[in-house]
Amino acid sequence: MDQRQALTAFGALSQETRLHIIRMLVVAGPDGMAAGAIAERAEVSPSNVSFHLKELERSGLIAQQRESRSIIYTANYEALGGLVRFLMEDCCSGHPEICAPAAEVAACCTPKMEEKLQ
Amino acid sequence: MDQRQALTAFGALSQETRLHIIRMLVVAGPDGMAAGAIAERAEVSPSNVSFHLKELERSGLIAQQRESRSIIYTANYEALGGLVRFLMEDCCSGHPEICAPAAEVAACCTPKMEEKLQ
DNA sequence: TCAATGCTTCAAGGATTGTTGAAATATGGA
DNA sequence: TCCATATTTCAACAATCCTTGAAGCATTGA
Repeated sequence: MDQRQALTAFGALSQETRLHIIRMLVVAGPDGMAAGAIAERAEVSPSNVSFHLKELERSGLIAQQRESRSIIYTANYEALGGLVRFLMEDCCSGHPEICAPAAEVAACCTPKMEEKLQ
Repeated sequence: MDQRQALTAFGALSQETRLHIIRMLVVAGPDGMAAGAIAERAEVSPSNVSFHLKELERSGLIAQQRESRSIIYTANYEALGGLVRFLMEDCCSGHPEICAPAAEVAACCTPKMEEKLQ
């Protein structure tokens, strides 16, 4: 993840509807969600959700694939991980004060680390 | 860090000049930098840097304090750490695929963790 | 082939954000 | 007090972003 990607990714996440969509897609996992289902759950119009989905796709944070009549969107975990990494490493220069809280979260959700930290 | 703060923080980081400023202030550390020095290093006009500094302050990512004729800006490490945490925990639901790369970075910059991971 | 479904694209307008240079404010020193 | 320095504020304008509804495209089933 280079700076240009990070800038557009931050821009993508700076909008309420889009942040909501990302959260839903992360939770939905690899199966993703159809555009219509996203619109319904986010309570926005089809054309509006389409606008935001395009923006999120342009930023690389999500991907789409057609499945019959539906278009399924999925979160790009790699890109999200890359953004976290950019924020910690490139933007924040790996400062311990900034990264320490991240370490706690990481420990809680990556099984191997949790073991080592016991 | 709640969602509202995170949204404005992402917005603050989605602009090239502001991202540049944050990086400089993180590196500068607790001493911070005067507005004029920031403008010079970022190669933007005083009034433009002032506009962006105000935006960054509004987002809580930096703080200001007057020092004689200068106004010194410093990075708010706590807010930056909070943002990393928000991105991993709230936005990404602590998904291991997303948080794993963050764990590596965290391990490199927090001495205690590095020990445990050897 | 026709109609229905699911979604996107487009154009228009409003809202927000970014840039610029001039004017205003605050501080410190002669 | 007067001037220089450091920075902000303001107004105007340009650029970008968001929302809306109508029209268009792709896919499926009758």
